[in-house]
Amino acid sequence: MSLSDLFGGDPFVPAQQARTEPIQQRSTARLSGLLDAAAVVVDEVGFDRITTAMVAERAGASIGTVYRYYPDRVAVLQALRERAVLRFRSRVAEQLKTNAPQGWWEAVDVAITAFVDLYRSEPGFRIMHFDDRQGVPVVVDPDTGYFARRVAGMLVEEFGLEGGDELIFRLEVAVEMGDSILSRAFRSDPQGDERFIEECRVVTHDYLAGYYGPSVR
Amino acid sequence: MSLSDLFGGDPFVPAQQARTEPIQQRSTARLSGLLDAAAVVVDEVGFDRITTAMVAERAGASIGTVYRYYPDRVAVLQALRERAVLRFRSRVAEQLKTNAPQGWWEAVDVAITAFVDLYRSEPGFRIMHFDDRQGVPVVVDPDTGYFARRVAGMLVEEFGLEGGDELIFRLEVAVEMGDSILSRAFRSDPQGDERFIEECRVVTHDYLAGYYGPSVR
DNA sequence: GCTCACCGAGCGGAACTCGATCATGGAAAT
DNA sequence: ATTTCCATGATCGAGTTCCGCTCGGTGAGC
Repeated sequence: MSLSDLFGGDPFVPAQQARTEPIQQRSTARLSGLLDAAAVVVDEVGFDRITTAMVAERAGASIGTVYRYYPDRVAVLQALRERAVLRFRSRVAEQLKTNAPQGWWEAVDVAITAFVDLYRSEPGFRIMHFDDRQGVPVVVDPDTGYFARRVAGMLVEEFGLEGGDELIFRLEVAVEMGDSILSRAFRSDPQGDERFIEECRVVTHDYLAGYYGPSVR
Repeated sequence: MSLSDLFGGDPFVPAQQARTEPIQQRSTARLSGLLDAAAVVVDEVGFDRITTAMVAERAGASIGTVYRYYPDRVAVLQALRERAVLRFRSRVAEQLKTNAPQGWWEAVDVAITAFVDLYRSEPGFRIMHFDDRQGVPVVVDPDTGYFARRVAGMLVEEFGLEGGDELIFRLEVAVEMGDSILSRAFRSDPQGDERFIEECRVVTHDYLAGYYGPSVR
């Protein structure tokens, strides 16, 4: 579901994550080490070819350790994706804090830029497009709630956009579009095809501007 | 790569398809039977959980038979996707022939409708979104060529749109967007959320109209 | 009757388990 | 305050199970 987790309609689920929560210090290090390893391996061999043994070896751990924290192979990938999502979110939040955007578009643009940057720099970031194939029963996280709702709230508060379900819907669509175009940009170019990236900005802007702001183009 | 095969930048590859071409009649039936079975199983358990044994059993065949025709598990999925793509194409071609569209938009609209219809009626049609995870070396099919090119040619010929790389690029982006929004429509609704489907039409139309035609809305 | 089609036991490897072993850090003893 | 101690967290890796895939033998088509 990729970016949808961030702004989209599906709730963000912290997931069953690990089998056992880490207690001692070294184990939290292990956990992130495992994900680091998984990220690198994903870049090397892809989602399908990745094996738990590879992850374990790359992390300097044994197979058993992997399974101590994750119930199965897919769970590792889900956790990796979750971490990527989290990192993206905090990157955006951070950017929004430092360069306070002057309008809703600058805020959206910041998100696009953050996504592109992470895609380029973060190993295994393309895990963002790891689609949850099996219909994992989705449970709403009452704390986080729909991220789209939060973003909508932010836009309403900060920039005086009209809120409501309509705005949330538009955001969902915009995210879906932006995600797909960016995805296309990186499909055959590790650095991301600038043409598509630019088009992503244009399309996203025009789509949202068409309803909620002046068409600047 | 989903719809991109149809209009997108990546060439359509007939693939190595089957190991052995069917000679006798019963074997062609077997082949399609295997794909039918795979389609159903995909709907039931998803891409990841599907096993060759499931496909064989569902098709009333033995494991060996599966491997007689397909080199591995992924090849079965690829073949299934290929068949879906083919069916989509012929459905569109057929529709274009019967209700001759009056303008470029009607032609595009036909494609969207065909996609939605197949998504609803054809088991396993969501295989269209089976992303080729491992970087399978893509070989250009000289006969088929880029489908985007062909569509572009069609639009140029039939409706007098200006061609060139620009048009192909626009089409790629449009397909990417449309695909993602339709995908969203069916994510949690087997019948497809009408709101997203309608928005797909609007967005696709506006995007293409913004460059190549009057904005009718 | 020659080839095509099919079968399914069997092989290899990857996913995953589990009991043995080591490390940690807080509490008790000094 | 320091040391000892030990309950429990953490790790390991051989072993089990399951699944992808092979291959030699049997049956069906033309």
